[in-house]
Order: sequence, then C-alpha cells, then structure tokens
Amino acid sequence: MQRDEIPPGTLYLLILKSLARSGEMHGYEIADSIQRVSNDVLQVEEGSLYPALQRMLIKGWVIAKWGTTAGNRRARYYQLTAAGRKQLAVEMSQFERVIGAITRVIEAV
Amino acid sequence: MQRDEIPPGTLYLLILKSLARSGEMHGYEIADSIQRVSNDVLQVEEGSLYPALQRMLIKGWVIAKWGTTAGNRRARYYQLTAAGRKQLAVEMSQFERVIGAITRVIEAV
DNA sequence: CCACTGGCATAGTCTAACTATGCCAAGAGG
DNA sequence: CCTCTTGGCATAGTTAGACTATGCCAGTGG
Repeated sequence: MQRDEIPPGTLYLLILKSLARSGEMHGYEIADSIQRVSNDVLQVEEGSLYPALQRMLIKGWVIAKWGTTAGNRRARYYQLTAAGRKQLAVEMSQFERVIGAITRVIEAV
Repeated sequence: MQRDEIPPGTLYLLILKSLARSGEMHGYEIADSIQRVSNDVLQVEEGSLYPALQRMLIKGWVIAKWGTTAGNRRARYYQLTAAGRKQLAVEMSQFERVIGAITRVIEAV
C-alpha cells in the first residue's frame, strides 16, 4: 500500500479531531491513531507532527504536560483547550465546504 | 460569501477536470468555470492559475495554442493530452482515497 | 483621449509538510 | 556488561505550490 501525503492544511484538523475523541494523547499516540483510523492511508511523519503541535501550542489550541507512558517513557501529553474545540468546529465546516465544492467540480458532467 | 483557498495540490485536479469536460479553454475561462461550477466557493487567482498551467505544460499534461476569443482578444487555448487524461484519472482516485480517509478520521466516534 | 476590461505573465512571499538527523532513556539479547 | 532496538521528542533545511502585487498589451466605450 503506497504512501500518501497529508493534504496541507488538514493536519490540524486530524490532530484536533483525534484529541477531541481520545481526550489526551502524546505525539506517538496521535500519529498512530490517525494512521489506524484511516486504515493506513494517512501516515503522519514525525517531522510534520511535532512542528504542527508546536504551532498549535502557540495558537493556544492545545496545552501540553510532561508525563510517563505505560511503557515507562517520558512523553508530552497534549489536550484540547476551549479554543481548540472551537477551532475544530471551524476546520470541520471549512473542510466540508471546500471538499464539497471540489467534489461538485470533479463530478460535473 | 467569504473567500476560500484552493487546498494545495488540488488545483491540478480542478484544471484537468475542467479541460476534460469542456475540451479547450483559455485561462480566464478555466478560472471562471471552476468558480461557477463550485457555486463561487472556489476562486482561482491568476497568480495561481498561470504558474500552474506552465507547470502542466512542462509536465506534458496540456498543450497550448494561441488564438482569438469571441471578444476578439488574443488568448492561449489549453487542451488535455493523453498524459493529461491519464493524470486526471490518477488524481481523481488519489483524491477520493485521501479524502475518504480523512473523512473516516473526522467522523470517527 | 482615456478609462476600463479581458487576458497573459512573473517576481517574490509564505505556509506547511517533508527528509534527514540527532538526542535521550528503557528494556532485550548476547 | 554492552550494544541494539524501540519509544519518544525535537529541529534544521528543503520543497511544492498557492498567494499578493505588479506589469504589459490590445480592444472597446464614454
């Protein structure tokens, strides 16, 4: 099964949604969760994930705290803020709007 | 109605599909057609369109010839090549695949 | 004559996903 | 004990491509 890039702009959406669903996760969990739920179609590279998380911290969409994993490793746990939940709603509706429009174009006769 | 950006990567798809539908068009027509069919959601700026068309010429997905519009203006008419039609099929299935995957993620419970 | 519109084009900026790489700690295997 | 693998975070640098701003030229209309 071939690799697929994450369409630019949708990574925030994927992360926000994953955190909304699971409450609190560290980086690896997020990447893993996205890959799993998408049936291995979407692969989030670490070099994309961590910069995105940093930007999301700055924007105030998530907060982070250091903790320890089940496997006894140090990890940074991310959690949505109220702003993050609001942003998720915005991105969802934008996504649907734009994808709907594109679909209309590529399905037009 | 607010402006929306074209998600990077999908512009080729939109242009290819528009040309496949209409046979032969010049730049303005392409932009116009995309905007119209998408119900004004998608607006293709000239600074995005012409560079994209240049890249598509280089890739051999389209050919261009100079002509004259109904309004008696000089214009460059673009037309799909066989490679362009093949590329359209590739981009369509990739789009569906990736968008389907994203949809699975953002609709997961 | 001049402003407007249609049309093409490029230079330069910016976002964001990628590749490659590095660090550190915990277990596993020899 | 030591090395290897794995889990985990992080950044530097590259690249693609859509954007803004701008310029040019030719018809047409007031």
